[in-house]
Amino acid sequence: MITIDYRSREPIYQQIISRIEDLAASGLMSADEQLPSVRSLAVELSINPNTIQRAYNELERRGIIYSVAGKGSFLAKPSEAVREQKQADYLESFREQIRRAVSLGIKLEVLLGLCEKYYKQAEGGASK
Amino acid sequence: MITIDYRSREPIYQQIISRIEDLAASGLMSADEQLPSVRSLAVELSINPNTIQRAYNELERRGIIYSVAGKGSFLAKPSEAVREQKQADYLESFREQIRRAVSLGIKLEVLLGLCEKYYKQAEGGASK
DNA sequence: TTATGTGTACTAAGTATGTTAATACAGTTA
DNA sequence: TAACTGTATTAACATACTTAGTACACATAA
Repeated sequence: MITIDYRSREPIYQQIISRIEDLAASGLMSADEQLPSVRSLAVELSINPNTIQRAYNELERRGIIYSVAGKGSFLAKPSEAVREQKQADYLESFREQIRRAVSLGIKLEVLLGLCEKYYKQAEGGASK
Repeated sequence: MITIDYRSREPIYQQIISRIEDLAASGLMSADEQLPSVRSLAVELSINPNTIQRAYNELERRGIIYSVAGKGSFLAKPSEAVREQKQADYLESFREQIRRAVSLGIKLEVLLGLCEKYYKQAEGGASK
């Protein structure tokens, strides 16, 4: 359900946050659905439970999930505010991405074409 | 000529490597053109000369630049292979970027519009 | 009740990496 | 000679991530 790139420079706990945020934003998981427990996910990913808890902690702070002692952690109702914030963050990073394309000498037409192509591919493959 | 994001998680020396690689790949700098000296760039960016040297060192190892003791560091002849590899890497990451836009519910039209807008901004702002 | 699984909290240590600081030496050029 | 260049080395510092170990409270099922 959640995969990690151990060689990545991005910290494990950050990767977990991103994965679960994406799961929430994409609608692949529904509200109140239960997430893997701190300990079980730690075993599954072969990492320390503290690292998982750090991720879950931050996710709860952001309102992405909610946790109940003794029961488990669950997906919160998707918040429009959260989604908008993520969109805004995304668009900001997109600007940087385009800047790099320019300095690599990639033509605008190529970029637009791939944009459309990849978009439609992802649209077809993804979804609820 | 080279800008750094000090808040980024990406190490400074890595950012410098990327910037200069991009400059080389884009053709904004020509072969044998002189780069800022280790010390001057350190002053300009307000960082330690060792950090610059680390970047230049790696760039030389990759064949992007060459250095001559007493004279300075210069751009190597652009390798078509390097440029193509960088473009390919970029386009691969672009696909992932678009995939994320979809799962965030950003419309294709918005993406295309920003693509064009940011592209032209970067094109105007960039240059030697 | 007991056992087991859940979240939560805390402290300490280990590890890796990036960065700075301070020197020193050698080549180039005006 | 003086003022630039690149290169090299060692030590210390700073930060962040991760692990280890322990403890406690709550929930649920046997």
